[in-house]
Amino acid sequence: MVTDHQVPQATAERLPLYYQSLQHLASIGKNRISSSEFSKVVQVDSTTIRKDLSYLGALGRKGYGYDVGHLLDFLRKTLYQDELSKVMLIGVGNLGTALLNYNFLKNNNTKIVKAYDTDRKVGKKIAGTVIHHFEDLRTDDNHDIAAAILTVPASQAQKVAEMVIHSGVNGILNFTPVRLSLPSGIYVRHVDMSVELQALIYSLNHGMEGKKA
Amino acid sequence: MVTDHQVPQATAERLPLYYQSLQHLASIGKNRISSSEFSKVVQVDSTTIRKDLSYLGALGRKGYGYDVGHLLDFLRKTLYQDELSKVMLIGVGNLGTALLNYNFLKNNNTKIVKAYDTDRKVGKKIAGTVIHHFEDLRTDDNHDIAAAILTVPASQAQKVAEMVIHSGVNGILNFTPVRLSLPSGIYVRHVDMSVELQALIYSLNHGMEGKKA
DNA sequence: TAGATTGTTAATCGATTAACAATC
DNA sequence: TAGATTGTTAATCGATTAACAATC
Repeated sequence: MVTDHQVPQATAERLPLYYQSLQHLASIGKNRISSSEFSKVVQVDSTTIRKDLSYLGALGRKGYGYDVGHLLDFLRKTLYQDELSKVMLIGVGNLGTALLNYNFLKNNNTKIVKAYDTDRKVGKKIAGTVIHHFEDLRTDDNHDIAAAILTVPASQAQKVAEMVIHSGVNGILNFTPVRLSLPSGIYVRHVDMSVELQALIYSLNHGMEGKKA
Repeated sequence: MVTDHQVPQATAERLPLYYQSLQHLASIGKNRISSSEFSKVVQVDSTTIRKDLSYLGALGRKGYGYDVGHLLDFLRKTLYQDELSKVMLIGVGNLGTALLNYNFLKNNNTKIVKAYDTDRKVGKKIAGTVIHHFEDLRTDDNHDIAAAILTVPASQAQKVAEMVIHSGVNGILNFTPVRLSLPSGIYVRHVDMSVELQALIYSLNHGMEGKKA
């Protein structure tokens, strides 16, 4: 599994965006695109796009551009979209419930196969996903699950994250404001909506024009 | 309002994190902290922290560290936390509803004062927020609103974003997968949960160890 | 004073962008 | 062939980090 160590972090983070945008382009019948045309769609400089794709191989044709179908196939494999990725969700509050209902499957070949929470909700189903008890995390084996979405209260975040790792999961999409301290080899991505909103308001007030993804 | 043009983008994006973490530290009675101690909490290199803060002024004391209360006061002003920032939300689906219920006020001095959607939900209240009709965006004056949270279907995103701008709002927190094309001077932040999840899974599969905020 | 820790300078690193030869 | 557009090299830019003098 350990490969592609030459793909820079910044490039790796743009690949899903490219993939989704190409899916859209394919769906509207586009089967050929140049880097400069694609640049307008994804709002990434065309040179950056060409460089990003060149890390993966020579995917285009000089004087022609890129074949949408071919590029899509390639990225699908690169991004493991052929295999279904199983995901679980911890903390079925407002945000957790929304994410359960949110259609992750639409663009990702991803499914939330189980959720965990305490008492009240245990045993229920939300959007087809069974809710297990928190404490089961101590004994459950979740090695088949690629990532956990963490939507618990901040005070629980570190403790629960450790339980998640313990059960065999190596990736966490962390929606809590807490910076998790976890062993290396565990990959964490942090989505903090309060911070996003504050950063946005700060930027507006300080008159930084222009946009930022 | 246009000031601080010397604060780098990367620094500006970390300030909300510092602010929230300091709030937590203050709440547990900490009133003094060194950059290296703070580094452990926020998971940002201590040199980076010192450099970030130095852009704002000489906020620490050599040989002593930083006074938590003082730093918090300073950041509160810098981040405009004294004034309430009004926010609106467009698209009251699963995600939109969750965000309405989500407690943005807890750490941010921010309030979702109105929401927009179509037919069915118009006139109702969710978490105390009245839902207006989409079409009202054409005539409403929203100059008093700092930012709009965009949680509409992808197909509507560009059109609705233009209506939002037209009504007087200059900032958008965009939860749709669409890259918006908007006039300069408008600030957009993009939160794409599918992309986050895909990027996480990609990283796991490609064995990039280590963590990434 | 001795120890701690800032604020800042200089070095490094990584990412973006400009330019262009290669070539379809 | 002439025009278009890639893939890549070299230049630039911005952010991070190491090192340390200043100083509390």
